[in-house]
Amino acid sequence: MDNTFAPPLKKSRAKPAPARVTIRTVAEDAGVSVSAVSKVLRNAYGVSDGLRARVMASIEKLDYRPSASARGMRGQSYTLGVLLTDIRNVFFAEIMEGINDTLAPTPYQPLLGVSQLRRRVERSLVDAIIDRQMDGLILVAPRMPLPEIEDVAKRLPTVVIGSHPAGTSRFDTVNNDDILGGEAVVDYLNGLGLRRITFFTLTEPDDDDDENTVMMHRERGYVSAMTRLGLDVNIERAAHDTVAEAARRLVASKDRPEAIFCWGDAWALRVISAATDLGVRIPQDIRVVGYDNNQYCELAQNSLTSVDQSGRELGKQAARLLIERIEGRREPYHFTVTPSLIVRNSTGG
Amino acid sequence: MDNTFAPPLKKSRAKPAPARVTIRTVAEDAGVSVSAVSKVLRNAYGVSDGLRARVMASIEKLDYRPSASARGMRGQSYTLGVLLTDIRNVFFAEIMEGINDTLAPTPYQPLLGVSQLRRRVERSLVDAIIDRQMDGLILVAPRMPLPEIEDVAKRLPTVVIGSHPAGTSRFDTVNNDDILGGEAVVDYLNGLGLRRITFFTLTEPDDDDDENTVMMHRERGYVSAMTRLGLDVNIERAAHDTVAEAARRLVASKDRPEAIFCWGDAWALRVISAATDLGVRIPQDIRVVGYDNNQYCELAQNSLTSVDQSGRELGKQAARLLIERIEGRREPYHFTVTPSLIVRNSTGG
DNA sequence: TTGTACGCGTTATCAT
DNA sequence: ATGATAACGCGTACAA
Repeated sequence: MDNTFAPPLKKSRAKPAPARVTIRTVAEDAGVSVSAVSKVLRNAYGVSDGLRARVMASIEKLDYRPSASARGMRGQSYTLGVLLTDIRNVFFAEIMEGINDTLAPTPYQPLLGVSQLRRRVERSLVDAIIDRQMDGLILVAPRMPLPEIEDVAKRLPTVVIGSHPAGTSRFDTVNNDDILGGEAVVDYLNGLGLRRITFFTLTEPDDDDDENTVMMHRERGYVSAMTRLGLDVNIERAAHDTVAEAARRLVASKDRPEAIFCWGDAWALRVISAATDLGVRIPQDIRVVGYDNNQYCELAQNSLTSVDQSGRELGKQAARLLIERIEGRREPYHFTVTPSLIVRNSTGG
Repeated sequence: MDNTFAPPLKKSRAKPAPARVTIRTVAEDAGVSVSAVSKVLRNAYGVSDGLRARVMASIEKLDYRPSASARGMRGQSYTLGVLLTDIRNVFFAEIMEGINDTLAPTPYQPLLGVSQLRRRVERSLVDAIIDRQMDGLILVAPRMPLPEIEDVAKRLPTVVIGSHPAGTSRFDTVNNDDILGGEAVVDYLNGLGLRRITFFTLTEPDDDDDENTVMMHRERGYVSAMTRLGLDVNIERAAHDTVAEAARRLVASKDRPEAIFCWGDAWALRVISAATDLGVRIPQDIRVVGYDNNQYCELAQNSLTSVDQSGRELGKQAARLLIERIEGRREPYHFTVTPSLIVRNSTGG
C-alpha cells in the first residue's frame, strides 16, 4: 500500500505549548540578530569572536537545537538514508558499524530503513527517504533493477554497497570482488584434491534475471574456475524459505558432492545444520564454505571456512564516498576490496 | 562529539532546479485551491467527490509527494524513530519486523537509529530523532537511566521494549516476563536433577546499577528460584568483549557447573563454542540454556534450549501502543507476554 | 559586522 | 463546499 497520505487524527495531541526554543529565542537571549545566530551555527563568515561567544553561550544555556525540518526545507537536512534489505543478515550489521564510524565526527545522521527483502517495500522506502529531504542514500544489496537505481540517483546522491551494476555512472559503488572470491574458493577446494563441488545459491524470482547481485557474481566466479579446471558445474538453488530443506536434500543425496560452496554464511550454517542432523561428518564426509565471514563463522560448532570482506570497511568507504558526492563530486567512483579466504575446520583447515 | 551543528559546505551542490512538484503545482493543475488539495491529502471534511477526484488525478499525473520537512514544521512528520541499541543482536531483527508489520498499512514510516551499545550515542540519537520532529519513538533495550527516558517521553510519545522501569507512567512498555522466564529455566533444570546451575551474564558498568534491564530481571528470576529450591547461587559476569574468554574459563574450570544459564542466546552460543573447542560434551558433560530463542537456536550444531518470547509480537504491540499514544492516549500501558521454554538438545531435550 | 525581509511547502483558521 | 492567508523555523540576499 501507499503510505504517502495521511488519515485524519481522531484526537489531536494535546499541546501544552512549552514555548519552543528557536533561533529567534537564542538571538533575543544573546541580544543579536537571527542571521548572526544562523551564521554562527553554520560557521559562516562575518562573525566576531565576541558575538560568537555570546551566541554559543545562549545556545548552551537554552539548550537550543536547530529544527531539521526547517533546515530540510531550505537545503540540507543533515540526514542520510541507509536502505537495508535484510536486517537478519548479520553481515549487514558490520556495514552499518562502518557507516557509523565514518559519520560520527560529521554533522550527518544516518537513519535506517528496512525493506525485509521485499521489492515493493524497498521502493516505497526510497520514496520515504526522498520525501524526507535526506541529503544522501546508501543502498545495501538492493534488489531494485538498475534503471530504477539510476532514477533514484538522479534525485539524490547515492552510493550502492553489494551490487555490481555494469557500466553505470550516476552513482558510486562499494564492493568486494565477488567473482574473484568465487574463484578463490573453487581453486582452494580443488587444491585439496576435490572435484565434485556444488554451488548453493538463491533462486531468483522469474522476472528477475538480475546479473548485478553478489550471488550472481560469486556464481560466475565459481563457474569460471570450475570450467577452467575442467570440472563439472553443479548449481543448487533454493528460495529463502526453503533453504533448510534444500540443504538437507543436498547433504542426504546419494551422489553427495565433496564440497558445498554457499553464496553466504547464513546458508552455509544451514548446511552444517543439515549435516549435523544427518550424522554426515564435516569435513571428513563433506566440506562447507560460506561467504562474508560473519561473526558466527568462528564459533567452534560452525568453524566455517569463509570468504572475508570487511563489512566495516565497506561501510566506511560508502559513507566517505557519499559525503564526497554531497559536497559536489560528480564523477562516479567504484571502490573494490579484495576478498580473502579464511580457512577453518569446515574444510579441514 | 556533538553532531548538531554544521560545518560549511566546501562546494555547494549544483542545483539544476527541476521545478519541484508542490502542493501548489497540484492545485494549479487541478484548477483548485491549495487548501482544497491539502484537505484531500488529509482526508479532511468538506471536499466534494468531484473535487477529490480531480485532485487525485492531478496528484497521480504529476507524481506529487508531500514534503515531510514541510509537514514536520506544521505538525506531524509521519516518521517514527526506532532506537536499536545493538544491531548485531539478531533477536532485535524480529522486533523490527513486528514493528514493520503493524506500521505498513499506516502512513507512519519507521526509521532506525543504531547506537551500538554506546550510551553517548544513544543520547545523541534521541536528540537527532527529536530534532527531526519525529512523531514518536520506540526504544529497544535502552541503556539510558530511567529519569532520562522520562525526560524524553515528555517531549514525544514513547514506547520502550525490553526494559522494566519500575512505576513509571510517562511512557508505555512492552516486555516478556523476564523474571518468570528466569525462574522457569531454573525449575526446568532442577527438574532434570541438576543442582549446580550458574547464571552467565553481563557486567554492568560501575556507574550503572540498573535494575531495569532484562538481564537483571532474568537474574532475579534465577536467584529467586535457586533460593526457593535451596540451591547455591552462582553468577558469572563478563563484558561484551570478553565473553569468549569467560565462557572458556567457565567451561574449563575444575568445578564446572552442571548447567549454564545464559542471559541471552548470543552468549549461550559462545558457551557452546567453548565446550566444543575443549571437547566438553553437550549435554552429557554440561547443559546450556539461552534466552530469546533466536533463529540460530534451532540449527542442529547449536540445538540450544532457550526461552522464547516472540520478538515479532513485541514489535507489533509496541507499534500499536505508540500509535495510540500519538493519537492522544495519555494513560500508560504496560504490555507483557508470557515466555515459554523451548527445550532442545543442549539440555538433553 | 549586523539586521531585515522574504521564501521554502505545508497545515489550519477563518471567510466566503 | 471552497478558498485566501497566516503561521511554522531556518537560510540568505540585500540593505544598513
